[in-house]
Amino acid sequence: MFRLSRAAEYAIRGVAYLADNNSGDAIESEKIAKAEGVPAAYLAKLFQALAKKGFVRSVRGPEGGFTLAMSPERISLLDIIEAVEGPIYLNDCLIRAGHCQRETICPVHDVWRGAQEKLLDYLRGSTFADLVASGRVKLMRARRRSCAK
Amino acid sequence: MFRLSRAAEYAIRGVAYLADNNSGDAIESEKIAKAEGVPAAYLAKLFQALAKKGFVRSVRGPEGGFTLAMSPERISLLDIIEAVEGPIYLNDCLIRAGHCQRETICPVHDVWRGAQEKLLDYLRGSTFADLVASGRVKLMRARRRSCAK
DNA sequence: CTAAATAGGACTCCTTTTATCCTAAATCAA
DNA sequence: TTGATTTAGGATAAAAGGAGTCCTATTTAG
Repeated sequence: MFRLSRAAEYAIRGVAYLADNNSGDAIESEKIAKAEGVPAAYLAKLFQALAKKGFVRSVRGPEGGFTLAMSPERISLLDIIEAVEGPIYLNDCLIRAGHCQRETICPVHDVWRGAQEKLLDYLRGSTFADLVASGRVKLMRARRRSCAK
Repeated sequence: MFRLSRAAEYAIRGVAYLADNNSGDAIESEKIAKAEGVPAAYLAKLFQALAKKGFVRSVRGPEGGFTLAMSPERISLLDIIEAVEGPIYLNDCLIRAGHCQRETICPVHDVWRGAQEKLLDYLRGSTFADLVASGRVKLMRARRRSCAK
């Protein structure tokens, strides 16, 4: 239906939390899940995938949890989406060059490629550093509004 | 999974066929289905939706079938996708303003909106007139290549 | 009247998504 | 070493959505 999966949504929220609380100490997945309001067991599983891909680092045992494995400006939304969902293809015929035998004659093909590039470029250009920054601005605005009342 | 449904893909192929064979005579859905290599009964069903939305006109009875209800440059890919799939929302929280209670504080929200606008603008800007034109260019090129062999 | 076409609904099958749960492995501290 | 805590990994189950078929009703040309 052309929609982002919950898995990706949860993973992004989780990484955003880590980026916003990037002290160096590991944070338990359960704590993150509670803070972001997502199912804990599910988030833990998603973080496994992120750890495998090298975006977060996992620490087992007491005082364990997860930390970012690189600085927030080096992680894009696209990175996390694809880590959790696999590569994005708007249409099957874009899976790889030559996969679609209609490629040379099908005019729709080019449109999909164009649309996909637009979307992917945008998501690739959005980093978690941006996200944290704009989140803080939003939070300040929300606070100001509630005080003014 | 962030992918276009087959329903939309089929519908687009069908409308593209009509746009490319826009003589004014109605064309049976079965003929279109065969030409485009899609399941006939399914395409017929999809065309019902397109007819309801006013993009194609249906003619019942012998010599019946479908024609475009407006000129190809007035129909965009987005029109057809949304006629078949319903409105596109990359993320649930974009379904309508105010639907997401995190809107004022959630920084990801703005990113989704940006990504969605990029994608929708692109699809809105791609018309079936463009599609037919580029399809004819592609066909000519393909013919030239096969003759040169 | 009959044949040909769409309209509409019901229904099935399959895949994917969204989880949950259990056991194993790692690690810290007493 | 033991026990508590936390992630790793796999199995599994429930729910939803996607893809498609089929049957009957309706329209219409000849």
